[in-house]
Amino acid sequence: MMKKSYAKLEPRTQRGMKTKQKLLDAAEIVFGEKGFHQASIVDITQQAKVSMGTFYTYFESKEDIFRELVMSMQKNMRKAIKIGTQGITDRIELEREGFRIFFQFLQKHRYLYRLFRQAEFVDVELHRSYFETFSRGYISGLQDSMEKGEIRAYNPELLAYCFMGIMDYVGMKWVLWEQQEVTDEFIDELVCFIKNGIGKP
Amino acid sequence: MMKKSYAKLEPRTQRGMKTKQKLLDAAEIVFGEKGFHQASIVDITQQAKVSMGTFYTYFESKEDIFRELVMSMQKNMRKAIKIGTQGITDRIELEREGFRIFFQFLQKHRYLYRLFRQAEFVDVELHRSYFETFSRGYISGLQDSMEKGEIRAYNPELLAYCFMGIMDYVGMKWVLWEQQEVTDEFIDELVCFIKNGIGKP
Amino acid sequence: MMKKSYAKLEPRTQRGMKTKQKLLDAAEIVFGEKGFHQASIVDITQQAKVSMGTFYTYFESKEDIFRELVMSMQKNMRKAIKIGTQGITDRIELEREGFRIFFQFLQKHRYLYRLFRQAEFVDVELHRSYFETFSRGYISGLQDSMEKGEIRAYNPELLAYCFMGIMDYVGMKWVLWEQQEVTDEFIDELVCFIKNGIGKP
Amino acid sequence: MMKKSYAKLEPRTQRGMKTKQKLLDAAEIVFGEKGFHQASIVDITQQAKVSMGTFYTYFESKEDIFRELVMSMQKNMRKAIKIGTQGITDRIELEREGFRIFFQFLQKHRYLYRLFRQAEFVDVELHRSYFETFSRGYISGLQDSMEKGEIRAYNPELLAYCFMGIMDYVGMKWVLWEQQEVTDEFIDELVCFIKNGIGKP
DNA sequence: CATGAATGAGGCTTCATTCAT
DNA sequence: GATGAATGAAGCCTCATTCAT
Repeated sequence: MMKKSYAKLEPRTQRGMKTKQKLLDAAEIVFGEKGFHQASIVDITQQAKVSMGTFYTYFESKEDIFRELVMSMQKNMRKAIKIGTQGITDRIELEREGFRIFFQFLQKHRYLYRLFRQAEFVDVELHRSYFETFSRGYISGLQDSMEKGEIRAYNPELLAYCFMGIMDYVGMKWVLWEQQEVTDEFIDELVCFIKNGIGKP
Repeated sequence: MMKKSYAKLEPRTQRGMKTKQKLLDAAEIVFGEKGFHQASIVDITQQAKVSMGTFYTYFESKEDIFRELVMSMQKNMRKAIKIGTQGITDRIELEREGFRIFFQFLQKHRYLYRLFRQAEFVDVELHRSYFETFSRGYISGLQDSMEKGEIRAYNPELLAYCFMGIMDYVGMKWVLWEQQEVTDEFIDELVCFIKNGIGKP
Repeated sequence: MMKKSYAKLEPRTQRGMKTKQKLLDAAEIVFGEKGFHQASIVDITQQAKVSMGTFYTYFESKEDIFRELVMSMQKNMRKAIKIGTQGITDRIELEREGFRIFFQFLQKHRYLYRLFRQAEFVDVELHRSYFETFSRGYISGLQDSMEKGEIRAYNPELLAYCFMGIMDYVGMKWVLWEQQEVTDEFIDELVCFIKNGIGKP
Repeated sequence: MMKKSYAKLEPRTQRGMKTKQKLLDAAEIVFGEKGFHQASIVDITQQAKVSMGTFYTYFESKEDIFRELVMSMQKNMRKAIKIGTQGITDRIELEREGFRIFFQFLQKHRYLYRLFRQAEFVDVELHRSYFETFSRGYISGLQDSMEKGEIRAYNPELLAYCFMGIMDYVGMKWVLWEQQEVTDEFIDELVCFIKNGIGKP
């Protein structure tokens, strides 16, 4: 399926490192704008202002750079959330802050969204593993809170996927489409729903 | 530039109608399994057991059949939900039944999910219009219920997108990935969360 | 190269005759407007308002109808010139009238020009035979006139091809492109050149 | 819709330049022999002994290379005539030399003829512009000669098109079909006709 | 390390022709 | 005679990848 003669190279020089980063940055823009399948390697190398051959010095294939890109963004995002929510003990506040950081991250990396969504059609494993990794932390956090009696008891996995679905759709609608700044009031209302549901008290 | 002489045809005979349907059925499977970009016209015509040329008797392009397919599935799904929830007045029960029908539909049309998600990368307009159409009905329904005081008052648009996100992610996880039958108990728990939230009473 | 299962049919009924003529008329328009290679059988059958299958009742192939069309137009043109110049004995007057009739014919059959020119790229034989037939008569006529001492003596073949080239280019420029009516004065000037040349007396 | 990423390239290296020229040379032969519509890209690349993909490194389409080819031949031909007739002041001699060079050029580029004729069915604009450019120079030259009283006064445009028609048809008949060497005697006779016409003195 | 010309498999699309009704 | 659905060979074009410089 996938031939290769040059092994993927980890850059050994400063210059090489820079070139590789230029390619990754270019890929983020190109894949984000055109989509993985519509984008071509030339699009990326032109955007990065390097020649076609250079691409294959650092990446094995189109799939390869996509994978590396998506994985690094996932890592960054998880890290941002982790750091931003450090020290918050109250579950509700933690969710509130998590949402805020997620939407902020989305605003900064406008293409992240399309990148993640496409992963499903480029590399199923990549897509699944993202959800598994992300949900794992989420689930165990929720479970803790439930055991401590902080929040109502539900199937924590179900809850995690509900929250992720909400983040996804709200992010899509308001950050990606409407390009509105997601205000604190907006997030407050969202958290209010999560906390209280739609049922009358 | 010059008008096409082999225009896309609406079939004029019974036989033609059948052939077109065979192609649509084949496309559902092929697009669902391989994804739009990985699938080729030949994949579809082989699955439908017709020759390649026949495809172009009824469709203008790969995009064309995809669009027709997605639009017809959207219509069917909305219709199924509409019919299934007719006569239900209680909002919570309506949501419960809506979820049930949605998951059922998903189980029957295993590929619907992937089809819808891909629309974003095939035809942005198609994707947007789906969300707009679907959410419009949802929003106005929620607004009614709020005005009647049946449920808590939130931004109905926000609520609609939350619900849609939940349906999407829960469907993805349990119907698509786990391939579990979504039991009534499962839906009850889901609805319980929507009704009461995670906050302690 | 050319398969066939149905032999070309000479229509046996009035209805058949009409259908065949409709196809020929349609072909004149379609080939004339789009050109042989750009035109499709469907273009012709649609223009003729008959079904695709009907075409093959009367013609063996696309080349076949083109050939029949071109040959019949050639015949008509030659006939028109022959009849129109009957009885003219003076060579110069004969040329004058020949030009007039040719341009008139061109005006009536706007597509004839493109049809003839394309013949070269559809069926070399057809093209050659047209020139041979047309020039044969021309040459022998010129030869007669020379022998009678009516006109200067030249290689009659050379003269014939010069005249044909003139007709072709003048027709192209003024009838086809400019769509001007070719006046008698215009033809007179043309004949004057042919008679006297560009040299000062 | 989406800008092409593999844009047609002007070759940046010597090697590239050579390859492009090989393709142009091959196209001259292939288009000349088979005709534009009967020729395929593969025919051209095989003749040029390069791979199919290479074609698209330098040309956008079959039309594109045809256009470039025809335009460059036109330029060369006009240049050859211009250079060859430089310094000739006598109009009749100028025509004589013009004819000679034209037929010589035709003999060298046997396919030029078919190439030019086909232009009409490939790119109408190209065809027209050729005639306009070519005739423009011709017309103004004739006009000058008339004003100087060197030759009889006619509509110079008419005369130019007559001469072009003669060149075309004589070239077709004797260079292309008969493949005879066009002798000086032959041209002398031609020029004699142009000078003196067919009328008796 | 960087370059960009060359490759060719793979996919889309057209349309002349056939044939069952 | 007429119909139009079905066929599939043939051609255009793209672009991921290789490799000589």
